[in-house]
Amino acid sequence: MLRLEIENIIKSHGLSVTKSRKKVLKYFLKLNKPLDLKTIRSLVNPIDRVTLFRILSCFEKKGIIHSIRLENGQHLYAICKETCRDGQHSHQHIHFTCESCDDVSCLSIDNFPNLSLTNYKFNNININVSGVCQACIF
Amino acid sequence: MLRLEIENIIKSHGLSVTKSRKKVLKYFLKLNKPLDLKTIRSLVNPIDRVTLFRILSCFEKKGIIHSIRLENGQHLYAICKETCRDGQHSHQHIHFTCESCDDVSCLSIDNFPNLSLTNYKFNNININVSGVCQACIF
DNA sequence: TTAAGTGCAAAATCTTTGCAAATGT
DNA sequence: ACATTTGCAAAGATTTTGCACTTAA
Repeated sequence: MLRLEIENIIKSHGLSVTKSRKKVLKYFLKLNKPLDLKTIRSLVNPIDRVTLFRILSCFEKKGIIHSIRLENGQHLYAICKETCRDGQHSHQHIHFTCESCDDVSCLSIDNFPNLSLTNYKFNNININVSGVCQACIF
Repeated sequence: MLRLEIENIIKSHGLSVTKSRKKVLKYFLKLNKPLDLKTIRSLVNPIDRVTLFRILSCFEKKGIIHSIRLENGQHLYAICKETCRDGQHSHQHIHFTCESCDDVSCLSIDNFPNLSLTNYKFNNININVSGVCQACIF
């Protein structure tokens, strides 16, 4: 029941359920991988560019999706798996870019590091890794 | 001998030494912290905006500086401490944003993680942390 | 001298704002 | 019915491109 799940996610984050929002969220759930604006646009066509910006920034603020900013300037969005509180994201996964196929994915790793430094308080840790993915390694 | 160090860095990365490049690099060495475009522009005034873009992207490609892209969209540049090969950056430090004073810095940490995942090859690990810095923690 | 770097104008993108019309509750 | 969301037009901001002029080696 994808439809119900979609509506539930939107509602449970305190947002009203609209056609556009459902459409956008549907693709995040369906594809379950980080998407850039161009890709999202082509999928949800013909939602207005500005509306899409607003939906994404609203989803992000509410903790439904999170932004991924890669060192090369790419800006992607991915669905939050953990329960991200309103405006406060916390992910125990890394963002991985394959240097061979350029695919970007959110990966769970067992040994997610617990960093620390004297006299500093670390709240949020965001890790971007590049390398070679499963599919390309052979 | 800052002047000599500057020229040496530029030369040793295979670039010709120009007034503008020296000026830009000078501030990176002097301030020794991540700088955004606006700050750099105001420091190196009156270097043309486009020229500055080209200098920065050239420095980055050659491994003199690296880009820091924060989750909030901020784009900063910082000098590379380690020897970054041409086009291939590798840093054993984290990028830290203080949630209280908004300062961004490159921090060395002892326990820099050695991540791995079966069937993946991890080449480059980039870590952005937000929290409270030394100065604001008290 | 000549290959590389700079400045300017202008294009291409990306992101935000204001407001009237449409939609959700 | 009322508050929220959407689409459109237009402004701002950021980044890139082309080309003539200048500078470093």
